[in-house]
Amino acid sequence: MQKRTLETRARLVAVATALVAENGYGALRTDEVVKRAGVAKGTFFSHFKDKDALMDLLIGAGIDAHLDQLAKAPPPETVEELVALQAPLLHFMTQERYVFDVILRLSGAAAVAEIGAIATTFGRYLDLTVPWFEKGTFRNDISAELQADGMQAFVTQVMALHFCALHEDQSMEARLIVYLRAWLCPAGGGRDCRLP
Amino acid sequence: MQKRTLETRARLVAVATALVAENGYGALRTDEVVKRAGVAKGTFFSHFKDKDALMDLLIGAGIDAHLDQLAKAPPPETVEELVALQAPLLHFMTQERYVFDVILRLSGAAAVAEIGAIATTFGRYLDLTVPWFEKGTFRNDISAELQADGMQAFVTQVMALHFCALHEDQSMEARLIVYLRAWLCPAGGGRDCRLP
DNA sequence: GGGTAAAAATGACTGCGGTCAATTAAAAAA
DNA sequence: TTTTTTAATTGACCGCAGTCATTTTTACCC
Repeated sequence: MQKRTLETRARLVAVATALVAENGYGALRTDEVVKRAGVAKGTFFSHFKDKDALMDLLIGAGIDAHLDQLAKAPPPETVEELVALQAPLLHFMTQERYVFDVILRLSGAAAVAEIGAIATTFGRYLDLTVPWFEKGTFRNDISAELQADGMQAFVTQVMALHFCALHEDQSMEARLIVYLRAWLCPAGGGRDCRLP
Repeated sequence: MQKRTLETRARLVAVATALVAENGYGALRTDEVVKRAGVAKGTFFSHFKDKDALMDLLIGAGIDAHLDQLAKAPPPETVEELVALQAPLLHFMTQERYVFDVILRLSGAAAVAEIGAIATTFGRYLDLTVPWFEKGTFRNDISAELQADGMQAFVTQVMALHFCALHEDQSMEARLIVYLRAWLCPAGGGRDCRLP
């Protein structure tokens, strides 16, 4: 790999980042990126498999920054804390319909050999949240991994409903609290809802 | 509206259905549809807002057919039955990555005024499954609506993981059973797991 | 330095979804 | 029937992602 390669790639990423800051993710055009970066169209696609690959990088970095915050915080002890802690991440992922679509599309690795940035963050999210459930603050009848997996399912559901015109009445946070209480504190336990 | 309109539209849908049967959903090209239907490109888009609108119709009809089967069956009494009953629907929705992507994209109505076929089926799915939980066969500490909502979240999660190369070890059914046992029978209750 | 092979960059080109001013056909009014 | 209005159809055209044979640059060797 030549030094030139890294420079070109860095310039492409820098330009793309700037353009996203200006107009948002959904408005990004590869033509504009290459124009500003001063390279040809083909150069872009020799650095990134497709436009999604660039988005994976940009959005993945954004998610990672939010996960860094999650990693810093002490393990939440109530459902409310759980939701409050994740709220910034939820809002980042739903800032644009386009962003959420990309995340859904790239959250699963298409092949084991090619795990992208976003797919990696989804793995990191689990690694990071599993310990929250290992202390037994919530359920004890199922594994911490399962509790974290389920939380992820509800987080996704809440984000999807956020974009549904029929469900605009409630905030993502409010809805997530309802889901997670039912998931993590069944039988109406309070904060300390150890089961059984 | 003229008779001609209905004829043209019917021909477009018929041709599209045939092409999907031949090559699958993801391979459908609007050019091929209009060519076989013997109309101009513009005619297609005066009948359908975009290609997604046609897909909404085709895939929505497929989902509806599966929901008809669900409606016929007696309410499931165990998690295993719950999963077995829905398995055909899950496999229909995940037959192609493209199909699943379209479903995710169109499952929420963009505006209250324009609820598409797929978004309608998602509403119907809930209407249809809520009664399963109203008999008290599963949890009694949360509403039937919430139980159905949560099931939907887990169904979506399971389908998403199905397309992730890192999670190919387990079948959708097996994974869904694990989730739904934890969701509907917390505290390790057996088939009859009323709570509290 | 000159020659050469590998890596990187180029830009015209393709595929495909979607648009729109112009045209044609059908229904309503005269 | 003829005119007028309204609805439906047309196809050339556009935007934008992605491709590939060709050219240019860089690194390596004698």
